[in-house]
Amino acid sequence: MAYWLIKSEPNVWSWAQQKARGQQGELWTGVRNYSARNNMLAMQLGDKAFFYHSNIGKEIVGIVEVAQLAQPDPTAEDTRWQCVSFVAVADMPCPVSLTAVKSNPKLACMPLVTHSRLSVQPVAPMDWEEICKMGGL
DNA sequence: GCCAACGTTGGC
DNA sequence: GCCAACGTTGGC
Repeated sequence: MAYWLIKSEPNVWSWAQQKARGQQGELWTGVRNYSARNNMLAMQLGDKAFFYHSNIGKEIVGIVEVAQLAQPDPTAEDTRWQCVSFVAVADMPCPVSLTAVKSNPKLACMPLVTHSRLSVQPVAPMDWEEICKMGGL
C-alpha cells in the first residue's frame, strides 16, 4: 500500500465537508497538473492519503482512503484529466501544521516542503509514520 | 495583497 | 524544440 498527500483549500472543499460525504466519498476533480494527475493514476484501492488544508490552516487535518481508481474527470473536456475518489477514514487528533513539518528535519525531503505547489503528492512510509506520530495517532 | 515558483501555452 | 508570456498556486 502506498501513501499520499492531497491538498484542498478549506474554503473550497474542507475536511468537514469531506467527512460529511461519509462512505459516498468525493471525486477529486479539477486537477490540471500532469504530476498530480500521474500520482492519482498510480493510486490503488485502499491507499491512504493525508488531507491537507492549504492557504487557510496550512495543516494536515485527517486521513482519507482511495475508494475508486482513476477515471475521466467529469469536469474536464477531455479524458486525459482523470481523478480518483476518496472517503474520510480518520481525524488527526492533533493537526500537523506546515510549520511543524518544516521544523522536523526528518521531513525535509517531503514534496510538501520542496515542491510546495504540487497538489497531489507521494508520502514515503517513514514520513507517513512520523506525521501520524506527530498528529497523535 | 504581494510575490516567488513553476507549469502551460503558443509563436517562431 | 525553444523560449517568452502568461496564469495559477500557495506561503508569507
